Amino acid sequence: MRTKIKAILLNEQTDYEVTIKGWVRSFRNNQFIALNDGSTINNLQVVIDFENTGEAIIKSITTGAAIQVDGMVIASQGKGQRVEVKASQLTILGDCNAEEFPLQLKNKPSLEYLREIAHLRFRTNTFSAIFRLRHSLAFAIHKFFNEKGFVYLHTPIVTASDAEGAGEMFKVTTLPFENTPRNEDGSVDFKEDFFGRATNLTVSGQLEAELGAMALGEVYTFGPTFRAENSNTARHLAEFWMIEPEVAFNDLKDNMDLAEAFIQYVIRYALDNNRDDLEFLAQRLIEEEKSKPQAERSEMGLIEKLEFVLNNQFERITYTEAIEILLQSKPYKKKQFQYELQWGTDLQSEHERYLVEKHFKKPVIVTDYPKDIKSFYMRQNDDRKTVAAMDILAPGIGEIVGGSQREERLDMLTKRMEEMHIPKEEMYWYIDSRKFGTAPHAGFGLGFERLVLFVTGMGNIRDVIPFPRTPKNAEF
RNA sequence: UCUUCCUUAGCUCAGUUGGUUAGAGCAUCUGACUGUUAAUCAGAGGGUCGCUGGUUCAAGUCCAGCAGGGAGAGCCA
Repeated sequence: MRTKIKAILLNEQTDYEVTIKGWVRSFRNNQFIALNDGSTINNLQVVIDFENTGEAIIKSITTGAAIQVDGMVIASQGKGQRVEVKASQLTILGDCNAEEFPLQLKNKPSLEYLREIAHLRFRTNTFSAIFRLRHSLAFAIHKFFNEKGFVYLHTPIVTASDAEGAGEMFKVTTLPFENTPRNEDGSVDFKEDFFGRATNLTVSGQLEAELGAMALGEVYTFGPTFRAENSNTARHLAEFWMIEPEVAFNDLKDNMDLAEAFIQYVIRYALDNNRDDLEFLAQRLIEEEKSKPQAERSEMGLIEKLEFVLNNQFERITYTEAIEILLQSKPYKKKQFQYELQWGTDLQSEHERYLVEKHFKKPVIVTDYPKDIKSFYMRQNDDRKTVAAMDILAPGIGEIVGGSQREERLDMLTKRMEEMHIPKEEMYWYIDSRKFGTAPHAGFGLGFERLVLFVTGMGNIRDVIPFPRTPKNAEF
């Protein structure tokens, strides 16, 4: 039976037999193997009997090789580790040709290079830590909602709706590219297509989640989302995972309370369950920032930052208040903002960053945006100018959550749909939810990878998803 | 998509005002080593200087185009 390295390192006892399997991280002095099996960021030292191990086996103990070791866990005779395994038998499970293996850990490979060998980057400390954390966060999300009585709702990945306005969509079709069936006016005849109509990959499960919430009360989605935007930034993916809770009878304040409690809960879970990984990533961040000028370095370490978020309430301000703060700010007065600032236009990245990173120095929830820059489904406020929207802005990342109280009043919703040229006929099912027993409700969308970015302290969203899909890149 | 920077050995990078056989560290290979911790020590091999074209007696170095990547922006989560 195989014992995991994590269990051996946690076990206070010594002098017991184990079988361990893992990958060689380094082999020193013909005698000491640093072995990692992915159960923890820490390696276990294996000591081999040099005299009684065959030359062929010793030659095969190369960085990256998969091995099995049967032996005895003993108190380490050297410094640097508490226990080690004295091998009685060593089996090579899989060779790793050192001349061809592209991952040489001692070379401090760059994140950009590792992205090119994403199929092997799991074998680095940085990426194994990231993906263990990603798992913990995903698990904590389900745990949080389950404890609160939410129903996990699977909304469709293939959708016929193209009216959501959440961005460019990927077409889903089985129609041939040659001799595509056409209508008389030359347009594509989708009646011939697999679903008998034009279909796309989902850009959001929100509208369907709202339907679920109108019966189940509290639902959430957690699934893949696809946006065919030509976005080339460290914060965008063409395929990403999104969490979208939707709660009947919640207003905007309830919505903010939920989002804040949710983010704090999953961060707490990561701190409690992935301490070693977070400490490693915190150290990595310090090393990375050494090459930056003093002014650009973070004021807090990674763990310090996460604990700060747990121990402080998010700042809550309205859009109007945000504009006022920005108009009074030094960069505005010194004309350092590139974009103009006036009530009615969306806040630019530079404005959001000033609010979050300079003015408040913590996550900020901005609410009540002008209705003209927000979606048709957001509930109009009594001032007739703003909607009950909320964006949560996180330091270093920007918008991590976007949500709102939904427009539950049938007349208000349909009026808004007409104004914004949303085809009402196609959306009859959405409108029905307001016709039959409508109720106030609210929800939000949280970009999972942006959350993972925030918790790991990584800088590029391509490094927190195993195989990133971005414009011109779908390798692996 | 826009702005800007980058591309030299397997990796990370030097390479002066354009000037002879393009360097370093690590990795790799060979050898040594039974308490190492990014092990260490000795030796060796390894380059179409991203691609295409241009300027010049001479281009890694200057110019143009293309490709790939980074950073910032837009769109957003």
